[in-house]
Amino acid sequence: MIQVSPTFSPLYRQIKTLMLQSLAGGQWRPGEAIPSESELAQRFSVSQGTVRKAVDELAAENLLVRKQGKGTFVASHNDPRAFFRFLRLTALEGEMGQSRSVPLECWRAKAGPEAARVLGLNLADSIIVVRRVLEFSDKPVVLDEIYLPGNTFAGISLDELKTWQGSLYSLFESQFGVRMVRAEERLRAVAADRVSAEILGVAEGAPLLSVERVSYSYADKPMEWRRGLYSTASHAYINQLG
Amino acid sequence: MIQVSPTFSPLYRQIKTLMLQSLAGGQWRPGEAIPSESELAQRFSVSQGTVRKAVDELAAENLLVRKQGKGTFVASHNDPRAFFRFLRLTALEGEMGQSRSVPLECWRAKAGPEAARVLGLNLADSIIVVRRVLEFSDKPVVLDEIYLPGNTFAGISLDELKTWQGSLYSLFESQFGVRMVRAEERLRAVAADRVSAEILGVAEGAPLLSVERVSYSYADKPMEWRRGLYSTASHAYINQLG
DNA sequence: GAGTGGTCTAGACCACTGC
DNA sequence: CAGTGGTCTAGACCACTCG
Repeated sequence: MIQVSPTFSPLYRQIKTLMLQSLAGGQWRPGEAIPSESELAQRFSVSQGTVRKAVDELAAENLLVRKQGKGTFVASHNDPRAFFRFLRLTALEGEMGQSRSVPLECWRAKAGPEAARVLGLNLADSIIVVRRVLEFSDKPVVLDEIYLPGNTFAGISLDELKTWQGSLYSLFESQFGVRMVRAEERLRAVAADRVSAEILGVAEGAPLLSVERVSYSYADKPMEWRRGLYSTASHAYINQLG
Repeated sequence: MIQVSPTFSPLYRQIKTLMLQSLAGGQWRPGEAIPSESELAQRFSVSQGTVRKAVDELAAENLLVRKQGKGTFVASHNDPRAFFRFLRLTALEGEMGQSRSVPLECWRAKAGPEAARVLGLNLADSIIVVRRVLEFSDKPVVLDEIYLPGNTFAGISLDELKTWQGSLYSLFESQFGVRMVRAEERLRAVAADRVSAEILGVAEGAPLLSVERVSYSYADKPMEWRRGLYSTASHAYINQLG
């Protein structure tokens, strides 16, 4: 009859929350192993099965990676298997070929109203803007414009971007301690403006795929706003619907 | 030293395979409850925990739906919660408004080389082609052209499509016993041709989002090939990256 | 109250890794 | 070999639904 404990939370979720705090707080760093299941069970005074269920969920969310016989590790964008975690691109015919990121510009600015809203900043706060091209087989395919909170990513420079070998997200993780956990994208079809058309090697007014992305760090904190223009003449954005 | 049993498969996966056969074979029908965990445990001579793990995976793949206190049910496109399972559309501003599917045409044809390849048919086999418009708030947003294997969907007609209240997938499930389980999409930006532009109410040559989708039934059998043209003037395709 | 799924425990054993 | 995650069991109890 009477509804009790509407805030009931099972033990394994409380354990999961504690583990999330260790991740967000930086006690467990990307690429490193976390304590073994039996040790965590002791530490939290629960059975191993309960810890296991918490780890199961964190692994399903790609925050942890289990490796039988070795241990459980904090997921990292440096892991080659996670290199293109957020890039859903395929070649219409043949292979993708070698990929290369070509940074074009990098400057500081005051947050505009849209960037401020999306990133949860004040209009007075500074942001970093990066423009870069993604090439496949030496042909430009994606033109990205990336907005980052200036405080967290202070000191980033065009030189550093040009020097870095690896994905932007692995740079964010290694150099600034920011690990992107998930992202939301909005896709639209737009007409190429003159500048973008030239950079991507298409005609002005040609249809381009516009991909707006907001990336979130551990505590669902938005840490990156990005707009990509994809030339889909010889590539396509792929998606799995489950 | 020596690698043994490369084909090792845990018990719960074998149980899962058996359950999948009951789903694909039609013994368990969409919307109905499957036997309780304890009964399945008895039937398969395993512990309840092992059945549970099999059900967990099937539920994670959206093939089953658990309802505490009531039972476990076969997922169905008739379930209102699954109505827009494969439609990733949102309004740029405000609400989506009322949706309506307007069938335009429906005819039989011989499978072209592309449809035959995608659907695993011979060139001699017949297919059904459906064209329809999706409207939101009485404005056309998506123009779909849908290709179905003629044998399975024999007898489908424009009248039936016009009469049906509900999603196409719920019609496929209810009238033809075909439940789509997952789908793969390829997105590109294209220029509107004259006919599509008129139907969608945009200028000829305007950028449209092209969404090609292959939908699969239980045994990973491709059962639908669909190409949608999305007008993204006031709507966007949304995607979650985990 | 009976039946369902959901949680938690304790213990045994298997599969894999690396020293 | 010891240590890790992975599987499986048996049993107890909790939360929820329905008649």
